[in-house]
This record gives sequence, C-alpha cells and structure tokens, in this order.
Amino acid sequence: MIKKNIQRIIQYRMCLLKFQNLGFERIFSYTLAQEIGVSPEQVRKDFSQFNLRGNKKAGYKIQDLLDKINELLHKEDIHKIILAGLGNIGKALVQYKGFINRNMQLVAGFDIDPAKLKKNCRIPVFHIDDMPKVIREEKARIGILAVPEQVAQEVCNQMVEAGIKGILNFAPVMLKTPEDVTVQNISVCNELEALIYMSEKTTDKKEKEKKGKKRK
Amino acid sequence: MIKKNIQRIIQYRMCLLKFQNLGFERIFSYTLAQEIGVSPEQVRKDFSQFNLRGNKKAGYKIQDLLDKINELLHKEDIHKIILAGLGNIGKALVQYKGFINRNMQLVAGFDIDPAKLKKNCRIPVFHIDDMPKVIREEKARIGILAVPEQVAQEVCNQMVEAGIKGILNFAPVMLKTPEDVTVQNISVCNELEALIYMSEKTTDKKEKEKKGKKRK
DNA sequence: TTTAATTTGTTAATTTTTAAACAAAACCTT
DNA sequence: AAGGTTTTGTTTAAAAATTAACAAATTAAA
Ligand SMILES: NC(=O)c1ccc[n+]([C@@H]2O[C@H](COP(=O)([O-])OP(=O)(O)OC[C@H]3O[C@@H](n4cnc5c(N)ncnc54)[C@H](O)[C@@H]3O)[C@@H](O)[C@H]2O)c1
Ligand SMILES: NC(=O)c1ccc[n+]([C@@H]2O[C@H](COP(=O)([O-])OP(=O)(O)OC[C@H]3O[C@@H](n4cnc5c(N)ncnc54)[C@H](O)[C@@H]3O)[C@@H](O)[C@H]2O)c1
Repeated sequence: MIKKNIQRIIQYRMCLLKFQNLGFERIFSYTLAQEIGVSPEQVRKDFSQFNLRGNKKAGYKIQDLLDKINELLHKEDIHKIILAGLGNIGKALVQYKGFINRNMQLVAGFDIDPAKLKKNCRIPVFHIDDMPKVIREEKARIGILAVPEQVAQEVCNQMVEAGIKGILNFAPVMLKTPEDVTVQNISVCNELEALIYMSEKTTDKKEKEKKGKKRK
Repeated sequence: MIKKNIQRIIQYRMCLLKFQNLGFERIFSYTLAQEIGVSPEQVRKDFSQFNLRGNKKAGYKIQDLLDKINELLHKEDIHKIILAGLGNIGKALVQYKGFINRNMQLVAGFDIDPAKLKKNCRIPVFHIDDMPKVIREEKARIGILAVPEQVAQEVCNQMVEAGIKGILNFAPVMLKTPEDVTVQNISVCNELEALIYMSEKTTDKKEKEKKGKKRK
C-alpha cells in the first residue's frame, strides 16, 4: 500500500516546479497547501516527516526542496517502463509526451496481436512472449498493464516473474502479486461510479434541505 | 472527498457480479475479502454501514447484496457522461466498450480542433463552445476532462457552469471547483512515480537486510 | 434434541491520518 | 535594540479508518 504522504510529496514536487518556472525562489507552506488542496499544517507535517526543512518567517527554498524530493523519489536517473497491451489505452500512453519531463521512459511495448508489432514507431513493440527477455535486458522494474481483463493476471505473472516490482494496472481485475510487488489500479469506471454516487448524494441532501425549509 | 468505504462497495459489486456469473447464489465475507484484498471484518463493517445484511452461518445472498448496492449506487438508470478533449486519452475512452455494462454512457464529446469534430462516429463530437448547451440539453452531470493542462481549469469552469457535478480529470493540474462538485484525478505519472518510490524502497530495505546478515 | 461449528454484526481497541496549538526562530519596523 | 509579526516545526488532540474481539444466530452433526 502506498502511503498518502508520498503521494502528496509527488504533488508538491509538481507544484514546486511550477512556481520555480514562474520565477519564485521561496515558497510558504500556505501556498503549497492552497495549491494542492490540503492544510498548511499537513504540508509542514509531510516535510517534517521527510526531513525537508525551511526557514522560520522565510518559508522554504524551492530549489532545496526539489533537490531533496528528487533524491527521495530517485529522480536522479531515468526510470525505464514497459507496457503490455497496445490497444486503445496502450496507444494513448505511447503517444504521451509527458513522461520524459518526469524522468520516465517507455522503453518497450508488448502485444500478442501481430498487427500491433513494430507499427507504433515511437517505441519498439515486441511479441508478448519476448517480454521476459526484454524486461531482463532493459532491467526495467516498472510495468503498465493495458491488456484485456481475461489475460491480465497471466501477463502480470509474466511481468513479476521477469523482475517487475511495480505495476500500473488498467484492467478491471484485482491482481494477485507477491508482497514485494506493488500494484496501482486505474479504474475509470470505478472512479466514474464514485463520482455518480457523490453527485446523487449531494442532490439528495439538497432536496432534503429544501423539504426541511418547506415544513417550517 | 470520496470515502474509502464507497470505493470498496463499488469493488464488491464487480466481484459479486463475477461470482454470480460463475453460478454462485451466496457468498461469505471471507471470499469477498480475499478477492479484493481486504480483511473479512472490513467487508462486514462496510456492509453493516450501508445496512447490507446477511445470514449468520449462511453468508450473504448475492442477489440481495446486488439489489441493495445497485440502489445505493443509483444503478437503476443509465448515467450520461460527457467528454472534453478527443486527443489520445479521449479517443481511447470513446472506443471503450465497458461503460454500458456498468450503466454509463458517453453521450457527447467536445473539442476545439475542427478536425476532431464528428470524425469519431461512436459518439457525436461538438465544438467546445457548444458544451454548455449540450450538457444542459442532455442533463448530463458527470464529465471527463481530457484536454491539455493549459486549458483544463477553463474547460472545467465551463462544465461546472453548465451543471456538471462530478469531474474525472486526466490533466495534471489541481482543479478548483465549488464544494458541491467532486473531482477525481487520474494521474498516470504520479502513480508511476509512486510505484518507482515503492520499488526502490523495497530494494533499499532488502540491501540493508543483506548487509545486516553479512555483519553477523 | 443437544452439541459443535461456523459466520455474521456490533462493540471495543488500535492504528493511521489529519487538524490544532503553540513555542521558537527569523525578520521587519520603529 | 526592542517589540511586534510572521512562519516554521514539534507536540498534542481529534478524527477517520482499520483491526480485533466476541456474543448471537444459524446450520449441521451427533
Ligand atoms: N479504453 C479505455 O478507455 C478503458 C477504460 C477503462 C478500462 N480499460 C481497461 O484497460 C485495458 C485495456 O483496454 P483497451 O481499451 O486498450 O483494450 P484493447 O482491446 O483496445 O487493447 C488490448 C490490447 O491487448 C492486446 N492483448 C491481448 N491479449 C494479450 C496478451 N496475452 N498479451 C499481450 N497483449 C495482449 C490486444 O492485442 C490489444 O492490443 C482493458 O483491461 C480494459 O478493460 C480501458
Ligand atoms: N495520453 C496520455 O497517455 C496521458 C497520460 C497522462 C496524462 N495525460 C493528460 O491527459 C490530458 C489529455 O492528454 P492527451 O494525450 O489525450 O492530449 P492530446 O493533446 O492528445 O489531446 C487533447 C485534446 O484536447 C483538445 N483541446 C485543446 N484545447 C481544448 C479546449 N479549449 N477545449 C476542448 N478541447 C481542447 C485538443 O484539440 C486535443 O484533441 C492532458 O492534460 C495530458 O497531460 C495524458
């Protein structure tokens, strides 16, 4: 399970880069908090936990924070990522230009469909059977799973077997992995259902309030 | 903020459907827990909180749970969803066939690029300027944001103005919305960075353990 | 019919996460 | 240089989420 504070550190980092690009050198917990939607105390607590220190009255030095966070997140080197499944989602990811700015690189794709192989010229696409070999050669440790749910667990197993330690899973299945392999699920449908629930809940609440008023 | 228990309820639902399709009529908290990776106590607690009841010794009746969860999640009717941005991600979503099984329907897309309009024939695609009108006509309440980050807040504002109450945001920005509008962010890069952090952390730990052994 | 086994559901305890409080440091003003 | 203001960082408190514990219910077995 990934801790909340690390997820926020990742957000702070993006925010710090933004402010640095705007020409700022220093920043307050209040500003960061505002920006990512938490309390300033939360920001200070997070920083404190990772030993990121600022100056009283003068706030935090952006470059300083970035250096320390970059170290924490191992941003000094480029991380290789492999991708299984070059369907709709896979193709979108291959086209995405935002990875390299963040020191990540899609180094190879894999599919079972011969039509998908080598067609997308942005990254080399191999047959899924070559995945173990390529993962080992590239020493990749992070994989993205964008295959149909029916084969998700199977492809996951192959990744784990080849040494992958973190999997970003788009398939709507709960993958079973050894405990040293972390899985993060992205489920568009689940998120949408949660949004629908929230939206109905707030309207339900409003209607209740309305009725309450009427009774008065 | 969306509560954790609702997110699990959504997962239980998928799991229940799976077991129902396999021919089961009843299920135990233990089985569901196993399946989605939580403790059986958690499952029972969640069910208890939403007044989903089972039989001691005989577990839960799947159909019963599904009926109640469907009501809870407003699954009786099909929910209309609109999509802003028909680039890489937008196109992938348009192609996705999994929405309708879950009572959700992409009813319209919007883009600023004339080349994108009406080209994807699966759903009608309008110019972004028509979004307010179409949202109101369709009475859509949920929107997906898949536009470049530079215009994300602006398009978000237009959605909110037109009555959207839940936004699934793919852009790497923290959107500002009124508190009755819920936002869920999907950030592939953040998730990958978190996975990288975890994978490095576990290897760090292992190396430490190794060293510890050597010393002995 | 009685006993044993099993599983729920609630209550209590624990852990994790978030928020509040406030002293200490740094800076600014006078 | 003194006093006031601001902002950090730590400590304490509160809230939220998870886990544990166990009584009550139900079924199966003896
Ligand atoms: N497209 C979306 O918007 C969307 C939304 C939510 C969830 N998902 C999920 O994401 C996953 C991918 O979705 P998609 O729309 O890209 O699917 P898709 O069918 O377009 O692509 C799947 C790809 O995986 C390949 N594949 C099949 N079996 C394989 C195997 N054994 N090894 C390697 N590759 C294999 C197929 O050839 C295909 O190219 C699915 O599990 C889907 O449920 C997609
Ligand atoms: N593609 C990915 O895999 C990926 C990964 C992570 C994050 N994202 C994020 O998701 C978002 C979409 O990514 P993408 O790769 O699909 O981008 P894209 O550039 O392929 O598509 C963006 C689309 O938005 C349209 N657009 C631009 N301005 C608009 C406006 N004002 N109103 C309506 N439409 C407008 C463009 O015409 C284009 O069709 C971006 O914010 C990106 O950072 C994408």
